[in-house]
Amino acid sequence: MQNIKENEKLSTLNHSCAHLLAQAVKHLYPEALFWVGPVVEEGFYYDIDLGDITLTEEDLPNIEKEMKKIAKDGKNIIRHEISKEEALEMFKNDPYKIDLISRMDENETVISCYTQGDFTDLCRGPHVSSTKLLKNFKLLKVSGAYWKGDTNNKMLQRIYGVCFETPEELEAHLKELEEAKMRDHRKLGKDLGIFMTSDLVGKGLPMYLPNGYIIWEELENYIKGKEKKLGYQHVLTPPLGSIELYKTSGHWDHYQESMFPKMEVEGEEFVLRPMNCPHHMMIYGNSIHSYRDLPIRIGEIARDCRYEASGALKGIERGRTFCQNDAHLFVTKEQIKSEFESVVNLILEVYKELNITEYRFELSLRDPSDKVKYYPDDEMWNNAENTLRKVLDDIGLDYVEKIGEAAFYGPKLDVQVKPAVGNEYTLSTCQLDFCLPMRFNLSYIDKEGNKQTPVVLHRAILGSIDRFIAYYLEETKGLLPLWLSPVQINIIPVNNNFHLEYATKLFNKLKDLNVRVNLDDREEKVGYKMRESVIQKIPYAIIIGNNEVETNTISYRKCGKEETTNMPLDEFINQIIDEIKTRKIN
RNA sequence: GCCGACUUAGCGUAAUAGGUAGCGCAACUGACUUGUAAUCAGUAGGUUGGGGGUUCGAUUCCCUCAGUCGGCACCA
Repeated sequence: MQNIKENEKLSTLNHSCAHLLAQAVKHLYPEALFWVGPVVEEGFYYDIDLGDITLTEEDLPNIEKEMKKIAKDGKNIIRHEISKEEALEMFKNDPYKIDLISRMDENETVISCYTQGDFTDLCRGPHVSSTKLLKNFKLLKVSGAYWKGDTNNKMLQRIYGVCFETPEELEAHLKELEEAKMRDHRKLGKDLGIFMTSDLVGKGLPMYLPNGYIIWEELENYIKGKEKKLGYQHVLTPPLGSIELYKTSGHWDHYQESMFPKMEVEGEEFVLRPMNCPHHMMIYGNSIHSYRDLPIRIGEIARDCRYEASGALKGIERGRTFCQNDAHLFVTKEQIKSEFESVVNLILEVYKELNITEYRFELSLRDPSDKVKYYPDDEMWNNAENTLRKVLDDIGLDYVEKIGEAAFYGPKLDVQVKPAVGNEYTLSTCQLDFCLPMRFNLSYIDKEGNKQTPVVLHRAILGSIDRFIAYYLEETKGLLPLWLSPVQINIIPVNNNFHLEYATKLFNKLKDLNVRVNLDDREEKVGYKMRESVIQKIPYAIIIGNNEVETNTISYRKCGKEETTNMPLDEFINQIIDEIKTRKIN
């Protein structure tokens, strides 16, 4: 998808289109007051205060019409510069502009405005030279948006749109948006029988259907296999714990608003766990450890429950329960670097094997001025942050630093990806933690026989299995690699009277080899069965007819491909067994 | 949670200026015996998301609850 913001030409065009939008809105709704109208990745928007008037999607065509009218008139867009005082005078009746102007940098003595016809807006620019260049645009959606992004503030109305230089580009873009909707994991999840939700069970509580659980199991085996090779030990812990546990960890103080409320049983208080760290801390603390034993790596596919705002729920990408591919690595200070590096390498390895190519690293640091959220120990924080930075620089990874995004207990490295529809999110994470081991009084005995506090690395490679399935479905458009496909092979006999016996033999052979195979023996035409095979995204459709029976061969067509391949039966079986075993990607 | 829209059969949808609902696919039955994205015919399937109100009459209008979707805010 075209990133409008990063394209200088399109960025200017879209920003000018935002002004055009504002002008049209002003014509239609003279009371309108304007906040800001920036360019974003997907185009532009403008935040508007319309008082008691509420816009809906039905109003957009009308606004578009007015925009076209103004553009057709083709007024030049003229820049002029004024002093701060003049600006304050000019916009004295507009509280939003006054707010913007008065918060401007001291050094900014000159303020620029852009005028097109009867409309002037405060703006840094740049803009295109004339409104007549704004032809190929579309208003996409309208929604509420808190003023300055603060929930305590008034909600303004935000209109989104996008603008291109040619009608072809606009059309192509709109088509792309449509296609993205088609590979939304919520649609694929329904169409392919992966998961369901039920009003009666409750929102944000997805249930995996047989097809979905196959993908789940395969992914779980895959990542656990990798972890075992790296010396991880897997455990199983309960999805709730006493409130004291979370008071000890600090989560109760720092994370309470994201937890389900506490419940009381026999005078004791419990909470559904939002994460697994405290349980794993207890497991580490269950025995005495020597420096020789470290690192100790405790892993679990662990179920968590978080109270997510209802508006944040999104299929299996974000629910109120999910299973983390979690692990806690207990290490000495000296081992931080190598162990962190090992985690980063595991992430890179997994992404490579699964052919995930669109992602970026974010190093989330604390905001030193936020004394409430972050554990107050400057030395510890500086230490931790510098350690991570150094490892990343040594490995040579590209990353951006984010101030104020760290967990309350330490800095973290996140891997960010973009879904088909919606905002970027974190897929994998690795977090450094000097804090929890202290709070739980964890220790190991060093060479000199002294007690030391270990350092903990929290890490999740597949993030949550749920979110990972969502992401991977969208990445692959539902056409998963063979090893992950719920049904791997679909056998289609041409005529049940003559070919069913041979087809059944093949079916049983593959079944015995633990291949997930389907035999479509319905009395239907081949074309009909082929269509269903493709719609269900089964990787291999096998046609068995006279030709195959006579020569002891099979003919297959891969899902999404046109050509048919004929080969000896045994050779085919070897080929697909190998493809599954090596987890070949498409 | 906030702003807005939406909710009709398993799925995708149509309709009514208020007079209790059509269609396609899937399902079922029968015929066809099939060579790579839909064979033909028939049958059945709906308290139009739940509750309440206005009305002689509500799927349509109003209120309310629930869910879904688009954003905002929040976030693995």
